Amino acid sequence: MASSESAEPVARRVTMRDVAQLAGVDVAVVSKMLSGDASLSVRAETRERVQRAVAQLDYRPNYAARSLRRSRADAFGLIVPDFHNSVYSGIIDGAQEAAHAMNFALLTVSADRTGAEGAQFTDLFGNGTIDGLLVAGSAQADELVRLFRRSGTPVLSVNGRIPGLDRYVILDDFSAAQQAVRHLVELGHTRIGYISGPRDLDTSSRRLDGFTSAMREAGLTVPMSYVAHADYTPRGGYHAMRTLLQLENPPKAVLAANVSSALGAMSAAYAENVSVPNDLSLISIHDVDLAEYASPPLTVVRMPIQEMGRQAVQLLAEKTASEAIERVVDAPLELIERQSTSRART
Amino acid sequence: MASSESAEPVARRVTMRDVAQLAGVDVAVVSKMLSGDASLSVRAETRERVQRAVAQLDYRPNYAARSLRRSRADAFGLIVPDFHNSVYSGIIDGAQEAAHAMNFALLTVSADRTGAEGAQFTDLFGNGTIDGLLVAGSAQADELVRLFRRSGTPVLSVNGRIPGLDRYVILDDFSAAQQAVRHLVELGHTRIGYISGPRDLDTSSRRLDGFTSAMREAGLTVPMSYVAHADYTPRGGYHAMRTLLQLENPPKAVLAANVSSALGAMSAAYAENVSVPNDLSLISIHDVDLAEYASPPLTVVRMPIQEMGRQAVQLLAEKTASEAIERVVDAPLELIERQSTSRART
DNA sequence: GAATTCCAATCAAACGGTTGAGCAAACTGC
DNA sequence: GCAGTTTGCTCAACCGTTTGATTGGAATTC
Repeated sequence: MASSESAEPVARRVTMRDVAQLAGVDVAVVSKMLSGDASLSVRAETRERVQRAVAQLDYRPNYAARSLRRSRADAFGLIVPDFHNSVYSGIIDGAQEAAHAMNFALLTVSADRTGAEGAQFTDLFGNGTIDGLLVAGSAQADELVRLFRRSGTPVLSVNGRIPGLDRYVILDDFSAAQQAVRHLVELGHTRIGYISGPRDLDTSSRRLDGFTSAMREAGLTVPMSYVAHADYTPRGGYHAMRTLLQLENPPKAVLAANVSSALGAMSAAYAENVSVPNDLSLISIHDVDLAEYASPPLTVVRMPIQEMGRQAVQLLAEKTASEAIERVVDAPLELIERQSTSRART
Repeated sequence: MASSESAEPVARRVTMRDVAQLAGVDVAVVSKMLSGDASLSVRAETRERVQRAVAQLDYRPNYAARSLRRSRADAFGLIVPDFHNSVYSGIIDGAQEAAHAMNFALLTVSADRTGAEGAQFTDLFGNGTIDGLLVAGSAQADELVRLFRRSGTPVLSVNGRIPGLDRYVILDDFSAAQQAVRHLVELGHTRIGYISGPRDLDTSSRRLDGFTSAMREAGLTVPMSYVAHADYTPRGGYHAMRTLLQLENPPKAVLAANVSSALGAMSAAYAENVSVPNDLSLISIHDVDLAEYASPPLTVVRMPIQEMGRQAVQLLAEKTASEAIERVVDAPLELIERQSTSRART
């Protein structure tokens, strides 16, 4: 009873040593084989024995050990402000796809739910857990960037620029707003209002610029009162639209800066008995499943959001930590005409 | 020039050894101090020196090393079918909150976007990356459960039961459907239709049971044709509703199994010029921001989805891998009456 | 036939923490 | 003043891979 080496009750995790033993080789052979090390040469017969052992034991490399030794995690982090907003869902989708394609894990965290002082993120992320960080939407962006700068983790901003960070991937928000306005103009509209996003958001100001620029281009004036500031939420869109509708001379067409606020706007029109599109044309930037099933279905300028997520991950993987990344995703925008816009009545 | 130990250009990651050295103690002291090991006793003065060193060097423990040594990852995995569905966003929110509260990371992955043979998940998850796995929605559930069983990783199903797995956290879907029907009955409705979820989904069948049970309870018959099978999507809801509306004697009130299908249904009613709620009362299970801003705003039985996510993580952390978990979240359901339902016209 | 190259592996030192065992000095009780 | 305990640390093995250095023998070169 002195030493009871035999009766081990609990099944230990199977390690590389087990595989090596079963195959009758050194662990180094197994390691190099599995990681495709070109400097290794093995006889076909040996290679086969190792493969059989791996299969038989259902061996999987220990992630922590590998990560420790190679001092890289094969994982990226992604911080989004909100899982419920479909823009971020799209970014996550694209990012995940690209990450998994290169065998990276993607650790997605939403910022506003966590209590969310930046320190919490460095605990989650700053200890070698990830090889790079994507920040979408600029929730506490400045603090995050500062913290991760110190830790040496490369940071990349997605869908918005962060002051002091020359690494970002954005969409052509300017053109999107421009195209939306042009569509309304082609329909004969002249009294065009705008429901904007939050004042301090980068996408928001670029869309506003696109709006005003396209209006000017069309020779139309933009009364101050025709630009209502909202916050990308249905609630915000709702109130913004009410404000617009209460004007003495309300707009006959409205561009909403995103789908959520457009849906809120539509709800406000409904509440005020303003018929879309008969009394009011409504167009929006972005796209969501739901835009198609709004009542009426919403005309929209679709943005390549997933593509942005994909490219963000790829750039993070390709570029060094110090290299500047200033990318405007050039996938084409697409006007999807549905039933919320109609020709202006003359 | 033989050995140039001095000019080290690149800033090495700061390790515990650096901290120990600066504080003039052994690494063991630092380790035990930082992990709050009770068996350690240190003089206040020493403790302070260590703390200063940690702060000065901005030291953060290496996650991989710790994970390797303790052979646990302090992380859970969560597989959802889809980031765009707000049910899953809710689960993610709740799970993330609970996970972070116990200093666990949450690795969320969507299944349908990944190419998604189960093997990919075991590569992502099966190598000690996570201490437990939450599966929400039963996408490839069977295969996943089988794979992770082998690896010894505890699995817990969220919002649905998986055949052969006695570990799940679900909501009281039966009661939710029941309450929705009761509301319609109280409004005087008798011709009540149902837009169901996918046939093979667990939540879906429990809601259907709740529906039929409540109908029976109210003494109402349910013609086969009044139950339209959809798939929880707006598109599905749209087509289901069209089918119902084309009946000779269409229902005057409809319960949709979730908000997405309800919005699709509403869109179909709009397309068919059927007024909600005048010609048709529409009620739905679940809640989303958007339900409030539908046109008209949607009456809904709200489910404690985030709470389910929270409890799932807590249970995964508390219970052993072999212990059965069969939890119906008992947070109260809530009927939120908005404008899509109205009294039946007699 | 000695020297060199190549092949097919093996050896062993990391990576950065964790943790039980060990140990000197200070403190207690009598 | 001495045995016994407590305090405040140090030591060193270990977790499972990776990877450059090394080796014994066979094949090739001269």
